[in-house]
Parts: sequence; C-alpha cells; structure tokens
Amino acid sequence: MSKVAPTLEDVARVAGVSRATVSRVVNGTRNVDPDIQETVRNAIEQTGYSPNRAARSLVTRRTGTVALVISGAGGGSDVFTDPFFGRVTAGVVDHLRGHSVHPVLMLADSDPARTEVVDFLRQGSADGALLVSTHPDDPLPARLVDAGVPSVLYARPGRPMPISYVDMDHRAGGRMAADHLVASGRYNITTISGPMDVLASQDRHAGFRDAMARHGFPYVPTAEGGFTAESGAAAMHRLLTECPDLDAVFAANDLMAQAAVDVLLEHGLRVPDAVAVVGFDDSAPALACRPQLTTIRQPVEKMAAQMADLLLSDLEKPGQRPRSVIFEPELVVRASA
Amino acid sequence: MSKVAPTLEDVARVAGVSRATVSRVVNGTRNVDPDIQETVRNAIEQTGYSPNRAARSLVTRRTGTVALVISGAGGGSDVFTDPFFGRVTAGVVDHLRGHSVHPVLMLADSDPARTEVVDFLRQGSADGALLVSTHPDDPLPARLVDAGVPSVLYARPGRPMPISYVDMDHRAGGRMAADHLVASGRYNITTISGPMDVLASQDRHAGFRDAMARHGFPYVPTAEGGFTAESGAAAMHRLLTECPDLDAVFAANDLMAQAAVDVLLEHGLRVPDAVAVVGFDDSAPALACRPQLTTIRQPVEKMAAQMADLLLSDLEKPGQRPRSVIFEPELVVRASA
DNA sequence: CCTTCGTTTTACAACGTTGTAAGTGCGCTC
DNA sequence: GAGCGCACTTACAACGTTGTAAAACGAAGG
Repeated sequence: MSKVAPTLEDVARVAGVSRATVSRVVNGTRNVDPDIQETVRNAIEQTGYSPNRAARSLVTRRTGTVALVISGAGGGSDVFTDPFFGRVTAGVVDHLRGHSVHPVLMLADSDPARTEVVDFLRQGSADGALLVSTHPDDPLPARLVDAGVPSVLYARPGRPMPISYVDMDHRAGGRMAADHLVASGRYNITTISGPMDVLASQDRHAGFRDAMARHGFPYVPTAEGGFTAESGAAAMHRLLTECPDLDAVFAANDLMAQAAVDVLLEHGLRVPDAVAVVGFDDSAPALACRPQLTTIRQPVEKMAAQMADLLLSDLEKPGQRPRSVIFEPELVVRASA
Repeated sequence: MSKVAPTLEDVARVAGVSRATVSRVVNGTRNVDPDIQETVRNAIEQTGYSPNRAARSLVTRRTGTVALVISGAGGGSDVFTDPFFGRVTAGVVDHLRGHSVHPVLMLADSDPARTEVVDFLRQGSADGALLVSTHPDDPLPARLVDAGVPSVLYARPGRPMPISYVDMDHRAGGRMAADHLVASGRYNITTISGPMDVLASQDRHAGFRDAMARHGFPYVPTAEGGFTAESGAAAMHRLLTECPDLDAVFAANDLMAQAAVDVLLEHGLRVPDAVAVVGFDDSAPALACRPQLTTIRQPVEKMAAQMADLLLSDLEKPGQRPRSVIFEPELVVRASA
C-alpha cells in the first residue's frame, strides 16, 4: 500500500466517537444511535477504512477461511487433469461465496511425515477443513479429529471415526450399471474397475458384481484401472484378450470409459452396436465422447456444496454430532449403451 | 479444539525462559544459546505448541497467503469445466508449495459493484493477488494497482498499467497453425476463433490471418466461437455452410477443435484425410480426441508457476518495477493435421 | 428533588505475536 | 580489580481489533 491503511482509531477520531462505537457500527451490533451510525458511516467512507482481518481474528478466533484439502493425490501437478477435482472445487467455491468464507487450496501428499495441513489448521489459519481424501488409509482424517479441527470429508473415512462426511451410494451406482446392461440384452458383460485401494472403487465394483450375480452372472471378467485414460485403455486391452467376444463394458469412471471406447473402435468394434459401454460420474468426458456415454451420474458439485454446508453449520454452532449425507446416483442414458 | 491451544507464554514457562527467546528459537533467529535452544525445542514438543497465525500477521503484516482470482468468468460453477483454469490452479498451487504460501481461491464476477476481491486484499487477508482475467475491460487489475496490492496478471492488461504479467505470444501461435496447414498442402483453410472480446483470441486470430495473407490467402472464412464445445460445434456448422469444400480448420482452443472434429465426422468428412484440424492449448481434450489433435501448445502450468514466482519475488522485496515474461508457443503435431 | 432503571457511550483489558531497548553476566584488557 | 565489550536474555510496547465493565445520560417513578 502506498499510504498506510486507516485503522479503527482513525475512523473514531474523524467521527468524534470511541473505537468501540465504530466497531459496533461495523459489526452491525444493536444499541447505537441512528445519528451516530450515520456519522460513523460517513467517517468510514471518508477514511476508506476496512477492518484488519488479522487483528479481528486474533480476538474472535475466527478467520473466515476454510482449507480445501486434496489428499493422497500423488505429487500434485496433474491433479486437476481429472475433472473430478475441478468439480469439487467448483461446488465448494460456489457455495462458500456469499457466506464470506474463502477456501484455501491445499494439496497434501501422502507422506505421513508432512504435517503441513494439520499445522496450518492448528495455527488457526483456517476455521475448518474440507477433505477430499482418496485413499482409505490416509492418516489425515484421524489427525484432524485428534486435533479437534472441524472437518468434513468427501467420502466416508477408511476407519469409523467421529467426523462428518458426504458420500454417494456407489454400490447402487454399480447396480444400476449392471441392471441396465442386462436389461438391454447383453451377455458377455465385463468391467474395468477403479483402483481397488479406493473405497468408492470397491463399492462400485461390489454393487456391480452383486447385481450381476443376482441376474445369473456369477463371474464377471474384471480389469483393474487407475481412473486415468491410459489405465483405462490398458485395461480394455486386457479384457479384449481375456474375453474377445465381450459385448459390454462397465468402466468405473468416464475417463476410463472414454478410453475404452477408443480402444474398442480401434479394434473395429462399434459402440454400442457390438459393445455397449457404461461410464461413471457424468463428467465432461462423457459428453465429449463419441458416442456420448451412458453413465451413472455422481452429483459432485452438489455433494461438494453439501460438504461446505455441513462445515459451515459446524462452525456456526460447534460441538454438533457428526453427520453424514448420502446422495443417490442416477442412470443417464445416452448413446453408448 | 478440545483443549485450548498452547501459546508462546506456555512454552516459555515450561522452558523457563522468556517469550522473546522462544520466539527467536521458533523463527530461527541467531543469538540464542544452543543449550537453551534445545530446552526450548523440547518445551515446544512437550506442549505441542504451534504459533498463532493471526497474532503473527498482526505484527509482521504478512499473511503467508495470496489470492488466486479468476475474474470475469460468468456465475462461477462451470468455470472448472474448462481445463484451462484447472491447469492454472495446478501450476500455481504446485509452485507455491514449499514456499509456505497458500492460495485462496476466489471467483470474481464481472459486476463492477462487487468489491469482494479488492476488499479481501485491502483487509490484509492476503499478501498479493494472482489474477486470471479473461476480459480486457475487467476493472479489477486497475483497482488492484490503485490499492497498491502486489499483483501479477495472467495475460497482459487491457490498458497499459504498471503491473507485472505473464503471457504467451499468441500471434506466433496463430502463425504456426497457418504455416503448418499451408505447408501440408491445404487450400481451403478456415478458422474458428475464440471470443473476440478476449485479447488472446484477437492475437491468435491476427497472427493466423497475417500468416495466411503472407502465404497468399487474403481471405479466411471465420466463425467466432466462445471457447466452449457447444460454441465450437455451432461454429463448425456455420463454416460448413459457408464453405462446404473446406479442407482445414484452425480452432482457437482444443475444446472447440474437438467439437469441430465431431461435427466433421458426422458429416462424413474424415480427419485428417478430408479436413485437417489444428487446435490450441494442448490440454487434455487434445489427447482424448480421436484422432488426437495437432495443436499449439500453451505451457499453462509453467506460465502459472512463473506468475506465482513473480509475485513471490515482489513480496520478497517490494517496490520492484513491473516485469513481464512472455512464453513461446510450440507446434505439437499429432494425427489431426 | 432524589432514586432507579434503560439505553447509549466510553475506557480498558485482553488476544498472541514480534521487535527493540534495556538489562545481565562473563571474559577481556589495561 | 575496575572498566568495557560481547553474547545472550529479558521486559515492554506495539499491532488493530473485540468484549466487558463502568460511566454518562435521560426519562420515569416515588
């Protein structure tokens, strides 16, 4: 700043009242004479005053800031290649606006020694944490609970612990995919799962297999992917080798589904005529894919907003019991199956 | 927090020294006896002390935080659908880590009355701003300069002003696309531009047209798009109507290029056999597209990191003259042209 | 006219940190 | 052995805000 920022003191001097009165006007507290309010407001205008955040949080013990932590995602730089994290971010940012709360973005690598995030919160740099943790053995949720930091998780924690979270019924999503493929008359149904050390992948897969079994398909050829396009393509190749006459694939996310479609097309297998493909998430690649993907919608933005909302309410009145909100998936039928 | 956080005072009592000494140990200042250092460190360990950020910034006038502002992008929720912003975010976050500086994510709508962002910075909530402003008439850069907030822009400002920025030679990018298409023997070359109220679009287009003119093509059929897939598809349709025998399209970003490829394919026009397509950015859709896109690479992550670096250096020693760093584009030849 | 009671305002003490001026020893020099 | 740096440590005053207890001020009641 060229000139030093005006303080409460300055405003008080100009308005001819005490600091406390100005403070009360700024914070909209009652018990201040309308005339004086007017005077003070003018003084604020005139001085160009705006309250100092640090001083305020020093006494209120609130920062107006929450940490948005993306945990367990490798080194970092490529995280936002996956549309999922972008959607989470969008949902959170969108909901937080208007509540005058701002998200601080943090990438936490899985190295347990790195205490960056917990430190950040223990320093009182943020009032709470929104944690998108990909691996169930991530130590971060437990640490946050231990530190008594108000937190909300995206996806249930790996071990039961007293913490709020938002999640989706991934099993139901898997079931829907199975039901749809069976109902459309497919017989040689296969699947590309997500990484099996991720709860959501396990659930989607379990739901899918259960439903398949119930439909009379006890064995489902499965190739494990890593939620990336490359891994999806590789998995598709493996499936084609194991099961050359497959006529359907359920991929655990859209990125892999899209890659699978490409591989099938390269093999001269038309989608959906020869092979039906169902994705998961309903994110941008589902629409960009040709044919457009039939997929299981995960309302990521809504879930992220809900996550933010839970945290805000927890900050509003502390000490509430942990809560969870589970969202339902939805089958979106497009061209690929 | 279950128990109240320990303060410097507490550590000092345990270690049997004064607050100032503890402070010096924490901040690694010289002039403290090794033995005492040891004692203090133990006391810190024992009490689980971690310094209070608010108190610290109150006196240092530093927050260890910068604002990452995405400005001019409509309402907000869909911003992260465009891979561009995700890449910027990734680049910034990645560079800031390890400097113990954290980014606060802010979406600024174009409504000039909303002073949220400037207020945030004037409150001293962040030490500086990284601004990704899409429209040249965005009032935010000027306001930041006026407020004396250390700031760095992604892309040059609409009007000249004393502010640092990072940019790319978009004209050169446009030229590269033209050169490549002409060199590969195309004759009926068309283009889908970006929104013409965006400087980058203007530059890419100008560079492209200049080069085309130099190659002896004074008129280039042009359809304006909006950097989204839908607008790209619509633009492609218009071009096909105006110029049914086109044999090449240069699209101002990959999202539109991908959509264009889809439209061409639907019209039975094979890519690149019948029509060559060149994109711009080299982002995820370029690789996901079939055929994979020949495109002009914009090193977004590097540019974002550079932007962060400029800001950090400005915070390090204030009062430096504004600087700019211009990156060169690069032609990436894949299958589509 | 003196209490008593609201309402509004003020003065003052936090909040937890850093930086600076003022100590406190301690080993030297002369 | 008194004086003097030097290395280290300690009080103490900021920093800008909020919350609270006390004070001022009328108005109403006795």
